[in-house]
Amino acid sequence: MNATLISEHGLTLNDYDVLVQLADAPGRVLRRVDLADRVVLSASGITRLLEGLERAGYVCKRSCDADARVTYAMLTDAGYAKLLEASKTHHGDIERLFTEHFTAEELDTLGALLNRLVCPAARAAEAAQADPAAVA
Amino acid sequence: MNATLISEHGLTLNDYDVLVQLADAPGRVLRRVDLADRVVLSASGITRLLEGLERAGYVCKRSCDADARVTYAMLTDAGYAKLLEASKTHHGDIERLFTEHFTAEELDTLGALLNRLVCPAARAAEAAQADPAAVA
DNA sequence: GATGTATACTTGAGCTAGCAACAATCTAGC
DNA sequence: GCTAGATTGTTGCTAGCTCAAGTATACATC
Repeated sequence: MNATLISEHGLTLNDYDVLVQLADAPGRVLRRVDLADRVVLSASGITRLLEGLERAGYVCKRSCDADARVTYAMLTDAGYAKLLEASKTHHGDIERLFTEHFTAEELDTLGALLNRLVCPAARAAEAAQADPAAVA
Repeated sequence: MNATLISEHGLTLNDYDVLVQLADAPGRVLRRVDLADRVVLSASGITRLLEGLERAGYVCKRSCDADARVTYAMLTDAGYAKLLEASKTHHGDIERLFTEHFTAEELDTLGALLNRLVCPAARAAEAAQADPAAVA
């Protein structure tokens, strides 16, 4: 997938992920720390990744009035357009990979199980969904 | 896990994986290409990874009489000992991660589903196991 | 047996990431 | 207000990986 994104859109999977996170964020703006957290990258990793996206014009910096330490990363219109363009390819890739190997039901199971590794609270949520009455 | 292995044994996860592959191989010997294939690394990646393991004395080179192009990577006794030592830590890590989040039954499900992504033939094998009579 | 192609491996260059160290700023407690 | 410690972000250094190119060898075909 990384290779596809690079060859067809000049974006790494991490670049793409950053664009997605920004597009989903209110005002298309996130603090660099939070962004690093969401794409599972170190602080320096984000600095350098954003360097590239800023050079390409997909993201720009915004300072924070309330806290002079923080710099926001903001998705530009060009960045949003790029994301839309790249997402077509990428969603196709994902769809193909998964529908090729799993039924819809299996995908649900797989999603629920794997989600626990990412978010420990997921297990309780699953249980609640399966049997709402069991939640105290 | 990578961090744990590095700090406690001075091995990366890839180093560890290479030792495991060699330990499992007949005669504890594998061609470099096959090794690269199994640990999902490029040819040059294996060359450089093995460089380190050879320097540490965990692996050594063996030439091939039948084909002068190939070089075998062979696990040394020191390498095997190192693997045993590191595996205790690593198995503990894995056990903890998974038993913490999944029941035995869930682990079976998860294993079967994920295996399909690695090995497309796995689906048929699953079906055969579930209903041996269905296999023509 | 000469030539062309495929395979095995190494080397050089470049990229991405992390860690450690650093500067700037904020916050809490006195 | 001042100090100590926490937080945010950048920069230098290094490790690990890939790609592209190069060498050596094997195999197939004429």
